[in-house]
Amino acid sequence: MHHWLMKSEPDEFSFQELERKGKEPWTGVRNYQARNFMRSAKVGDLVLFYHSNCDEPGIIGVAKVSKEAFDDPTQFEPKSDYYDAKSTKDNPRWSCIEVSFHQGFKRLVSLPDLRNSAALSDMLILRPGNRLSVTPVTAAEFKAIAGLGGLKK
DNA sequence: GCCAACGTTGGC
DNA sequence: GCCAACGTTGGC
Repeated sequence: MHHWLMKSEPDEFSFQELERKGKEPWTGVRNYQARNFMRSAKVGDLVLFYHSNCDEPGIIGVAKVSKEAFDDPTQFEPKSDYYDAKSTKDNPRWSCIEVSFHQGFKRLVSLPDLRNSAALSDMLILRPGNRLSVTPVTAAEFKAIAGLGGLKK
């Protein structure tokens, strides 16, 4: 089992919205590295949900992979922001996964919290200039972050 | 709104 | 295949 971290701008799609809807297809990823990470995700993998580009950036809870990679339908929709004219149904470029709500944290694990934790010093998300919206997280990192956030039960 | 750090594109 | 120009991300 792998662990992941996925970023979302709460103005676009928040963790609260995921809780309300229950599940969501993670479409619109247009970065090859992030795509490849999604392609290696398995059903049941846990996902740290990170709110970016907002007042308080940080990890707000945990989602779960509920469908493995499939063709991202938005790449074929000319009206979509994520339309890719170079992608064909015979040879699609972009994949997405479906994620489901799992559990919220008792408290936000903020970006400063992450930076202050010695156990998290190697996290990809903390590296300068890292803009990947999907990154792998080690089991130890996941455990440390869940400890800081405190899972609701 | 600024800007650093990237990824992508396209001319050559 | 190089690399300059451009676009995007995301913290501050």
